[in-house]
Amino acid sequence: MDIKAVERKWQGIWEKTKFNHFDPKSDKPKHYVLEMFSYPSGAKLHIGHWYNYGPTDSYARFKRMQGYNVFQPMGFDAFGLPAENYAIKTGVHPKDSTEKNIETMEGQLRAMGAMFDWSQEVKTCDESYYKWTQWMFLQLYKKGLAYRKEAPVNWCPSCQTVLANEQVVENCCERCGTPVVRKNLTQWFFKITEYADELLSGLDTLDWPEKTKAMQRNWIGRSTGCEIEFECETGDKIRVFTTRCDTAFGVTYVVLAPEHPLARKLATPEQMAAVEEYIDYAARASEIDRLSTTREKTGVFTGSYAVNPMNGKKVPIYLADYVLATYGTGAVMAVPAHDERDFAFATKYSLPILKVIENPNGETVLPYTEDGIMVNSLSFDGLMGEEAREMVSKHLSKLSKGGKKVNYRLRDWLVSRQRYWGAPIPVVHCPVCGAVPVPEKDLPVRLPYEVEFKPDGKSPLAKCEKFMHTTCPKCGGEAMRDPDTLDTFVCSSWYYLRYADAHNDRAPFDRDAVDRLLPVDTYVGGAEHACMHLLYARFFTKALRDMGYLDFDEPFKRLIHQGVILGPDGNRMSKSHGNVVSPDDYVEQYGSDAFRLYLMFGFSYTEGGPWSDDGIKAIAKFLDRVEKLILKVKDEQAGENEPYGADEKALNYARNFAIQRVARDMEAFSFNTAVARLMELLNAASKYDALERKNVTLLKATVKDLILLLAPCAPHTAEELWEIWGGKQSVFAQDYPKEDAAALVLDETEYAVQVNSKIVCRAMIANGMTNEEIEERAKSLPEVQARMQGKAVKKCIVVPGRLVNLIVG
RNA sequence: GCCGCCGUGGCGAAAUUGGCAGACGCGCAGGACUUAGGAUCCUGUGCCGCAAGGCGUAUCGGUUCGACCCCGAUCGGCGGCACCA
Repeated sequence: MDIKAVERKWQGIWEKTKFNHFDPKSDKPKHYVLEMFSYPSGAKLHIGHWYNYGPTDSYARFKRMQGYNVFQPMGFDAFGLPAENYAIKTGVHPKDSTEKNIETMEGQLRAMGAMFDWSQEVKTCDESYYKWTQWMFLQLYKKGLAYRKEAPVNWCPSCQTVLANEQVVENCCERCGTPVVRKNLTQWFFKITEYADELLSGLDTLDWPEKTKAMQRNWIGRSTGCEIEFECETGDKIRVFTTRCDTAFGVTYVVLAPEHPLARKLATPEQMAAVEEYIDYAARASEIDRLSTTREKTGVFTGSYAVNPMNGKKVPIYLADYVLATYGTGAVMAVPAHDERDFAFATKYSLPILKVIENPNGETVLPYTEDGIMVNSLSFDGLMGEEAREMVSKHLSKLSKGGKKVNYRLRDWLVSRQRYWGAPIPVVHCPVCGAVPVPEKDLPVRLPYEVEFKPDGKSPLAKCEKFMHTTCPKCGGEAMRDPDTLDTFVCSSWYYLRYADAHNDRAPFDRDAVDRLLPVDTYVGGAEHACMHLLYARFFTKALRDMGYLDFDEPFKRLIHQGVILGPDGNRMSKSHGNVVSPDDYVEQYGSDAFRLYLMFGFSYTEGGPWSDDGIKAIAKFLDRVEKLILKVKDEQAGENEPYGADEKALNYARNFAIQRVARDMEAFSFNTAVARLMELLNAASKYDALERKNVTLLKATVKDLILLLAPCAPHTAEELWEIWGGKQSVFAQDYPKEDAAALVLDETEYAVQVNSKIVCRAMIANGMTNEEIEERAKSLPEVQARMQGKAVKKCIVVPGRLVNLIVG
């Protein structure tokens, strides 16, 4: 078979017949298969793309043959830093390089032969798309879910932009690895924290990898505890958050984060200089050595005191950078006897350590951080654990000095970026009216082409006079545009909705179209998005639901992460490792079907592993053998009185077993075993074909099923073989074979026979025997008798269809 | 430090979730057809042993008639979080 010609032929036919288009009029049940869209980088498709898209396309084709109306769109996540950085280096405009890259990748994706519905293609950098990204921003703003505030933000000095929390990995920029610094800036945020609880509880309903759900739970970080209000001599109130309010009587000082609004206010004149110095030190320290986890604790006394509402005791107020400004209230009560960090700090600064919890099971070694019995706690003495905390928080509510409180680790999503290649934030800053959203009718706010994007810490758009100067939509006076662009994760938070109605120019999508297609039934992509894209997209869905644009709660019902194909040396493929393997040569030599099939067969799909091409030849050989068998069998004529004996039963069993297992394995994304079952079926059919006298009708039926089962995994080859076979229409218009349960019931089954749990032999046992009959049959076997030597059977365990175990003694 | 996952032949991997460990394939060995084979087709292939047999799912222990699977400890690898009060 001239595989390249066959690929071209069928890709042409699929194109011409609009075979890949979703049919909105079909009455078949829909199935939305979505692969995460790609970033149009300069390089060609790499093995990662192939590994994501190839096998998943086979899944989509499988669902289609099963009778689903499958929708499998494709598009490009086209805004983003690499194009801009490339422009800075080479002077090629991001729009030009991106459009060129998209064109190249479209060609390559088409050549893969996946059934992407290109009629609904989405490119996030197109005006027709980012217009609606901006519209999303405006809806969130209207709903109070987008707001601007000054806050300490993560700044990447290399990328010259702020980053969301999710984009900071070990205090470094996720993209370039540069340590991030903290800056106080006024930026736009999305109030994702408002959905923290639902984002958490919704996970329980999802068919997602447990690991990913665990990561999201972790990231959201729900923590239940108690807020306690400490009143200062100045009248200021310090609220602290604690999960251990049962230790409240052990508070010997209170600590504020250096960035806490009261930090300076509470400094007494004598301490002012030291406090200023410390605040300055903390700001610098956070830039220098945030990486050190064993960093020694530092702090400074403010000179002020606050009153513990539980016992009226006055305790000193400190500043220390082991308290984070961004979590809880930015202030904690310090209980050095029962907290490691407070213990270290108190020891260093010679602060008192007061034991208020007793170990119920032995000696209480400080710091003792487990649950225990309250002591030195007035009327609360003797209480323990959850009950103790309940009583203390109730008491605080009664005093109006605090009470139960839930906190989250999740922060609001910072969406402003000081970069050029993104969707402009649709806001105008008016000296009179303040921040004013651009009216929807004026969208899109167009990204200007002529812009100087050399990074200097300011948004490139800020330097574009033509863009910046505008009039206030409210008062008509002179005003300036927001110079920032939106985080590209905003674009990718709703693309799966746009696919449903990609050409709509009146709305981001039509409600009916979305209702018809969503939620996504099967979503496949890399695990690296667990806490970014996948969390943001869920947030968008819930927010849009609450604004009345949708009525489902979760965008992605089922999620699969493909594994990572590593370089042959076991490291992640990268230019710097010099271990990048390109799919192109393999595709050229063996064809796209063989390459895809090898990816499916050679790896456990969700595991991935180091690349090796051992075995790719075996796949080519397998496809060859299939072809040979078909060519040989197709013209064979059925004779009269065709035999139907043991050989035929065996073949029919193999055929139906394959049908059953391939379907099961495809559904489970267990592609390697599905392909193994196809190989077994081929082996069985070939073996049967070699017989002298055969049942041609049965053989032909088996070979036909083999083509159909193979079709999703090797689409071009299967179409061609189907045509050679004499099949009508596309092979994908055929029904997926359904197994005949009767053929899977054998007359007898091989049992493992055990005596005292040790296998002594195997025996064919007729189906339908009772356990007693099986026991008798086992006892009669010579191997068994040799081991029993007249001893009695104390117990007999029969596992139907598997084994019989005689316990003797 | 905390959370999660993983550890199976020479190699990639399977195992209906407590029931014959190693399916399928690579590799290797032997054979057939061949002037030739790096094509194709048979046969064999977990380890030790000539064999009978014994040993085998990181290690040690436990539960069970029976454990790759469940429980406890240890070692090794990977991923996430990391002063979150």
